[in-house]
Amino acid sequence: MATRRDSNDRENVLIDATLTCIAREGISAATVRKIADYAGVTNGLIRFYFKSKDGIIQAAYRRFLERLFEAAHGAIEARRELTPQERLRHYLLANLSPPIVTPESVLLWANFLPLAHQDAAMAEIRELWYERTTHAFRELIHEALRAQGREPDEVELRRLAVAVNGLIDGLWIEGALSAERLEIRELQAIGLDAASRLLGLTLGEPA
Amino acid sequence: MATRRDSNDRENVLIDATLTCIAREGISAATVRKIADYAGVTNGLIRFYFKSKDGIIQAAYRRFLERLFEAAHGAIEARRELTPQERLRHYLLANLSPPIVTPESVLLWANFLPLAHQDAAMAEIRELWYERTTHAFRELIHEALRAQGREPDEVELRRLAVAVNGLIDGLWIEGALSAERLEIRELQAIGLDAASRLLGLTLGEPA
DNA sequence: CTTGTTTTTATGCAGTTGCATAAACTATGC
DNA sequence: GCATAGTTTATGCAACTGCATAAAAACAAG
Repeated sequence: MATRRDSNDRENVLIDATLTCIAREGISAATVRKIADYAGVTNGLIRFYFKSKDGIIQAAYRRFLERLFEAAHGAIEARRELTPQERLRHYLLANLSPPIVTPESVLLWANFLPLAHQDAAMAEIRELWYERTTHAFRELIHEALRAQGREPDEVELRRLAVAVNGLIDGLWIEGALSAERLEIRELQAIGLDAASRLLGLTLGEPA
Repeated sequence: MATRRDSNDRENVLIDATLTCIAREGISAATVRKIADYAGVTNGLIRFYFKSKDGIIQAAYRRFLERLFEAAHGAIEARRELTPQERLRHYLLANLSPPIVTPESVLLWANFLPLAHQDAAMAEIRELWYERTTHAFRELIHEALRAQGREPDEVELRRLAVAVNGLIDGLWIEGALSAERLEIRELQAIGLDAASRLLGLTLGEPA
């Protein structure tokens, strides 16, 4: 029998087990019994900490998006000494590095996406983090351009943000799914160079 | 009782039912009984046309990738009158139009992706079409640059292909999942403009 | 140690799953 | 028309699903 633990800890273990299970075996295989196995616990325990299976899936989705977001923002937050251009550069690099660029993260994203399209609660979670991410991209690009004396109008800024966001997302997937064919360093070089051309900036090369 | 039909026709109906079912309700809900419902037949029939459930899922994956590929290539094949640059332009536009840019296609892609990562047979199917797609991108870019008197070395060409491929994939997902926020026409304008900047070409605007 | 509360397991249930089999039906050649 | 081969359905089964409940175990306070 699993030794008794702090509630919060148990909850985290169960959420992590859910994410591991989904990443490894897919959402179809993520049953309450299998999630409990991954956590080293019996299946009834999940219902003690979560209202239903949907509950733990939603919690796992929240945790997953939160981690993606923090992995990107950890690279620039509390670093006020960076120039706007450097901030953008660091942000792009973080989005083209592990733990964001890993098969696990792309697989989790792909597994959750259909749920977020059918289930209202999942859609709401998705919406929240989508807003935050696109807003962050927009602001970083805006500041970087402004620092160069360029003040893009709203339409132009929106277009640039969509293009750079799309580019990074596409490279993220490409890099994560074909790690053998594409080194992280080269992925970053391609991403920085492409973003530089799209924005008319010089973002340099990976360190 | 469903009236008797030509074998090939029945098979197509079952495959289409599978794709519709997965796109609408997700891979987890795609049981043999539900697929049979979508096709308007009883569940036993699936086992008559396919060895197992995996069999019909694989056939559906093949059909799906085949359609994506043909939707893109239909725009340029048997059109030898186009210049290399126009061919690239048409190819990019097709990749940023329905039926490629639709929620259904992105959802199908997301639902199949985890399977292609676990199951060897599914991985093989994915590999085949991945090769074809990336090769096509490479060739189109290569020809377009050559027509401008530029002969990129292998590394440069590879990098450009990865960047443009990533860009288009990212815009594909972005456009399909937020159709309310992003008109197809604007998506195409963003894509053509971004590809132009990445390649140093002038690909124009959507018609 | 005993009492009481919180956490964990054990067990069971109704519904669903993929798959197998035999029966019923439909078309076609003679 | 009628026998034969090719399709489709009907039915059943063992395994698994999410969820409910009660019993058991772990812990904290006295």
